[in-house]
Amino acid sequence: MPELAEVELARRQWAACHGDTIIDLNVHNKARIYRDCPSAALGILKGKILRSSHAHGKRMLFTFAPELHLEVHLGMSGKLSTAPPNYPEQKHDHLILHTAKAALIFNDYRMFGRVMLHDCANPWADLPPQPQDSKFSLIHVRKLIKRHPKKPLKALLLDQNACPGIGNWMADEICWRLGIHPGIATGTLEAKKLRKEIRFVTFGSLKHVADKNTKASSDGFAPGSYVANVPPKNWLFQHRWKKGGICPKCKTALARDTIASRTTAWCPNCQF
DNA sequence: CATCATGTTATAAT
DNA sequence: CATTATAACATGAT
Repeated sequence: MPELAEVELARRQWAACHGDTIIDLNVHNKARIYRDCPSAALGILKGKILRSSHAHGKRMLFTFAPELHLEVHLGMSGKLSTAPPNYPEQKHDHLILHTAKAALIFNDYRMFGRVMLHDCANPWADLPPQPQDSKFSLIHVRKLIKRHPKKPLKALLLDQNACPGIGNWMADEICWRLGIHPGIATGTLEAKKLRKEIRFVTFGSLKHVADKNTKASSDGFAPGSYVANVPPKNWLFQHRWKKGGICPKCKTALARDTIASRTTAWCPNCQF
């Protein structure tokens, strides 16, 4: 379920243990999440300190040394959480890092997620700019439009090389705010408007979903207790999956169809 | 039992 | 070569 704001939230779960030593780890070595990385290699993390972490699009990077990083992608159903040290392993927990004060858990029942180890200084040196970065400039968006003229708008928004971190619900939200049908060819778009709404939804999603969401701890266990919020009622998000969902702007019944091979919701009155 | 799920990628087709 | 389209991946909820 993760798009950029949910990924940022997931990163913070584990980030609560920055500065702590990994004293042990559980690795479910046959799980598909290790397809890009021999699971035995993760043993190198034992005794290392989790120094810092970063997110880029839907990826997370947990740094243990200048040239040792664990990259995590949540796929469709991956989740990061923390629990007390005596946490009993649950079904579909594929990786658990133990510190003295917490267990850091990666659970993923569909196993579209993945982990990788990097032994270089900057494994993310060549990633494209994220919508929230200053490098996501008008010139950059013009280039994207020029490079993908025939691609449907929805497919461009879902392309992680073009719009890292945007997923199905954010893409629908952006099309809706643009007042443009998600199947329209990218080549017909105005770069300035497109960039504006991509950034509005990106910053809004970070603000509404990932801000002010620390769960009060009642049992004395604090690490990583973040809960996801949802965007406000005047966002399409609140209506797009509901049966009989309506456009929050004009109250027209929403349309739904498969576009760019994903289920897509839009307002037939506001978007064309 | 059939359908669908907030994702990516290898491979095919233009 | 560059861009675009689609099937496949694995499990659970409805």
